[in-house]
Amino acid sequence: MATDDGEATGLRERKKRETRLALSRATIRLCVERGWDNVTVDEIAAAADVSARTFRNYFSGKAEAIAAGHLDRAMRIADELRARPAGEPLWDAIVIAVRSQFAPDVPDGTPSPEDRRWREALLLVLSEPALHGEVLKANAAAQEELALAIAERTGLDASRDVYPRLVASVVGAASAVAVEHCLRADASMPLETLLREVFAAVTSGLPVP
Amino acid sequence: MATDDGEATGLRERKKRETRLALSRATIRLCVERGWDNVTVDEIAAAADVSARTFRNYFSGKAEAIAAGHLDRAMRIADELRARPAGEPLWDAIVIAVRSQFAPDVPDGTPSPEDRRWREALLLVLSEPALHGEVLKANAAAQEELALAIAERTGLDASRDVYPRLVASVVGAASAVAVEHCLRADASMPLETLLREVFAAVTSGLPVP
DNA sequence: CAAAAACTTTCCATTCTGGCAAGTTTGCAA
DNA sequence: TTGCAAACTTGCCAGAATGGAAAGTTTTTG
Repeated sequence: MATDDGEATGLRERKKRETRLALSRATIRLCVERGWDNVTVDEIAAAADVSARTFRNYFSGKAEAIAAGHLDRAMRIADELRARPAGEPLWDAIVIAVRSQFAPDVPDGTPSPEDRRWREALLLVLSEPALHGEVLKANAAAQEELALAIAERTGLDASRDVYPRLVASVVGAASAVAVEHCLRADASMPLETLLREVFAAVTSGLPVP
Repeated sequence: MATDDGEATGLRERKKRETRLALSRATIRLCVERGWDNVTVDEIAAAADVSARTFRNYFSGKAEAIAAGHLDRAMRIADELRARPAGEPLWDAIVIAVRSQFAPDVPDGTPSPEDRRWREALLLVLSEPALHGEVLKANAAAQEELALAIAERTGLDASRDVYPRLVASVVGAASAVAVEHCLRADASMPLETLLREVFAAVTSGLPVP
């Protein structure tokens, strides 16, 4: 009776997601405003109206809270790949799955507030080495998931064959390079285009230009 | 008169390197023996006969101390690439550079004690998520260096062109997959062979098998 | 509705972090 | 050789992080 779709299960689940989101956002906002090491866990917890202990029930630290959004996003790439039609060539499906999460098509030129926060968080990461490791860990986790999806699709055994993990890692590496290049450089090129370019290079064996 | 080669500069430098090595080794040994969270910085410092404060002058924490050896090794890949003859094709040079550090040719079947420690440390990392991030950071740092070396060799601008960073990232990703696969699996294949296989796949555009 | 399960909070003992200043060692040149 | 300066180590310490335990709340379930 209650469940309509696979999302909002119950009140409890919804509240947890909200708390998690509130904590993550508060962390990002405060760290952007005051700088990474001028923010304590207690302050973040206070800003989100929970106890400091609750913060630690959700995240292991500031870094994890900041990278949480990125982790979710990266994790969804595997879901997206699983949702692609079975007949579609693997690499086409992969490129579409990555773009769906990292360079979503916007109707008009409006980058959703969600996306703006993502950019904000990534810029914070680039400026703070202490955060780098956390994002790398998020990418690694997402790649693990992606490797499983690739294994399913190709009918390979993820624990025996290297191919799934190899492709997942390379996809993760290439995506990260494109995103970072886009954030660093003077945004001379839309992420959309850069992703296409990077994957074209990878699928053609990275020939020396 | 004193300096014979480019290594041992002075007494001071040598002592620092020794202290650093001693700390790193002590950390690995203790963590292997007692388990990651049954080891404190004070114990490590005591084991290396220095103060706890000195430990922190060298490393930001246990994780960094454990990953230090891996970082050095990965950093040397860029040096090795720079040392390859200029006429050699880029990918040949890269593969050789990687192998020189990750799968060194051993005269007889004797893996140097240095290599045994490397394996030991990596196994520790696989078993402890808290360490994963640190190794990923080490890889990222090494890739940055590798990207510069690739830029030099190809005559590209590392800050403008994506190619150097892209190749460095993919090389890092592929190497990591090979090494991990070798450590996880029942070592069904020597790292040597696995690296060759992985790079062959990458340079041919990762075709679906 | 009441028990059970899940989550939050308070309390607290350890450990981590990093700045500071005093004590040592090493490098260098007069 | 002597003495100074730079570099390194150490003890001290306060603020923050970490994570276990148990009591207090809220949601779920029978």
